[in-house]
Amino acid sequence: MATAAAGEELAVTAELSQLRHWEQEQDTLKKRMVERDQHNEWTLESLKRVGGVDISFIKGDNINACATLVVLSYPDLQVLHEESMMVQLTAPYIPGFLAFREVDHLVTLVRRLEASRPDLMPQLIMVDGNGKLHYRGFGLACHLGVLLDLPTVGIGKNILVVDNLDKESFHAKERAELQHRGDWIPVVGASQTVWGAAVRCVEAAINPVYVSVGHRVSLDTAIKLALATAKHKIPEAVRMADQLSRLFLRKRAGTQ
DNA sequence: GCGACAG
DNA sequence: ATCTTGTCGC
Repeated sequence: MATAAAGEELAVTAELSQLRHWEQEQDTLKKRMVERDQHNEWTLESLKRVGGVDISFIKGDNINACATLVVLSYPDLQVLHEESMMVQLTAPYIPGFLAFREVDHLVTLVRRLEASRPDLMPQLIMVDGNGKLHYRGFGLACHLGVLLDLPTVGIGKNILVVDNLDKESFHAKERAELQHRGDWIPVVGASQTVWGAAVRCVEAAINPVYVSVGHRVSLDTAIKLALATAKHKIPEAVRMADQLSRLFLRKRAGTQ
């Protein structure tokens, strides 16, 4: 009993020190994050390839998953390439620390593509998950962008409450102001910091998507990219990555 | 103690 | 994240 309690206490202490370590890692990498259009050889007029990444899971299995990178042509949004692989997720999902669960696998996918088909490398990657819209201003999209030193944009399906944002009044503001495709409102917290934007990408979807800066793009460019690549509620690169990773799991289930 | 909680 | 097809409407 006493030893079990002591073991429990040790485990809790270890978890807390892990989280502190991860926070330090985020703060360190954040210094390399660039929140504006910089060193990009493309503009919205000359952009050719947009990447999208996502990881899908097997029901009831929190470890085995499929990570997918898809490359779409721009502006016609055709699938140029798919890179999918089964991965094992070791770190648990902890809000605010999603990157430590997923980012290494996403980096691997991009490195693989870079090695096999450098001609198909995306000029920008859209991530299923937030960028700056994060408790410490450094979500998965920022993390991936900094590690790769590639432009990234974060796309969230749910608002993450940061900086004492009032969720209810924000949703009320969305309903009032996001009347049509292309409408957007900034996500501004109590400190007046702009963390991202709620963007209505298509007429058919009443609910917006939460766009935030990842790395080497401005919020303005990130919003324009989301709008320019959305055929549905979710911008196509992220939507395709999600769809193809799920398809990969279904095919695999049918085989094995 | 209560609420919040990307994927 | 995941459980899930068709259906109603523009």
